[in-house]
Amino acid sequence: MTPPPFDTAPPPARDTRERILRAALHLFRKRGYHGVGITEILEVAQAPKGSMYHHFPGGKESIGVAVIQVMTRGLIDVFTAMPAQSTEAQVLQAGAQMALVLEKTHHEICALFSGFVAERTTSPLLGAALAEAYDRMVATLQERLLADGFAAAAAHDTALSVVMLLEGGSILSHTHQSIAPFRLAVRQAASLCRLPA
Amino acid sequence: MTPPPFDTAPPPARDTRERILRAALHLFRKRGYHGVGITEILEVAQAPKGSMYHHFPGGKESIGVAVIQVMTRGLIDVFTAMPAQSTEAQVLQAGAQMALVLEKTHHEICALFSGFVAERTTSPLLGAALAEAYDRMVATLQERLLADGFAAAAAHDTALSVVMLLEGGSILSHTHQSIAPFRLAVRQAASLCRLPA
DNA sequence: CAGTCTATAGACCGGTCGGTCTAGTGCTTT
DNA sequence: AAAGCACTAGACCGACCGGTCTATAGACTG
Repeated sequence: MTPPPFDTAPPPARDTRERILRAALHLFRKRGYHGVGITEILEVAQAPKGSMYHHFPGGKESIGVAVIQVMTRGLIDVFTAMPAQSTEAQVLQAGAQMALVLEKTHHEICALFSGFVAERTTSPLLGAALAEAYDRMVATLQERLLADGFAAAAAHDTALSVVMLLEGGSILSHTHQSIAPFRLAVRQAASLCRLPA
Repeated sequence: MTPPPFDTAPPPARDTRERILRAALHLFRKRGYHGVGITEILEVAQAPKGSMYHHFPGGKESIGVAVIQVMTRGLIDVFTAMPAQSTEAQVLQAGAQMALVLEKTHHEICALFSGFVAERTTSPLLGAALAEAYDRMVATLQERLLADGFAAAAAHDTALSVVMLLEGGSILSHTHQSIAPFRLAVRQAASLCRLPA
């Protein structure tokens, strides 16, 4: 009845958690949180349900939170990794990098978090994760602008505007299947970071 | 077996289609397309399934399309109804109007279409409706800017930027439960509409 | 008054949702 | 060798999903 013990793959895969996370990240960006079922995630990740609920006891919701955090970290990393004199140039470069990803995936994914927006009402955890994600991005930008000589309030407003523009640009690019809107958003966002002098 | 013919309410309600549409509009804005089931819509609308599939033979998808169109018309109406000399002032006024609605609903709803974004990948009809909605809004703004003396390309880019900013601002306000981000987006958007002179 | 049309009403359907549960596997520790 | 542990595996569950179907009520029309 039981299969012989020497057939299937051994368990060299300790990266199951990683696979699930990556699959969820991809799918959530494509079709949003509600648009993807855990069964589908598990299919892509090649993992059974048991493994998933072992690594993510909180279920789908906790996967969503983890995905948001991973995305946030990735976005901030892209920004801070850019060597640039001015914040303006840094935004341009990071934006170009993000645009590249959008293009490579045929604009099937959203650059930011729009796929999770609706969940704020549904799940407090996801809502909090979202708010923190935006806050972190704004804070990173704001810090950079302050170093440029922006006044505190102006730095915050500008940073927030940049994030809003990019989020909006990501959405428009998604619906229009063209990077043009996103590229424009990047340009506008960058020009906001120019010191009025 | 059959109930007496003189019990329940007569059929003064010919506005069933309207009720369903309004209920769907409200719920979709709150929790997104996927986050709302037709059962819930019908509960709020006080209508049975049969009525729904009579008025919307295309099912949930066609309700979604109708909602997007109603929202678009509403947004454009708010904008064009504003008496203003400059486009800048018009954007400020219309934005203030939108902000009022957000406040009244405790930021539970999104001002624009983020609740439908994920559907572009899922449903061609919804995707097309979304693209058209954005295009219509951009076109309206662009026309106004051209009248102000903007160059053609600049008018289009500016109009698109305004829409992206507002969409992004709507999202940030939703997740942060505060109109502050949206108000900032409105201010930034308005200042984009100022002629460089 | 029979026939037709619009609209209401809701039982019912297969499929999928997220989630739970038990069983088993292989490594590590004692 | 026995026990414990981390992890895999997937059958199973009730709830709900969007959608179809038949029945019927009321207004209009011949």
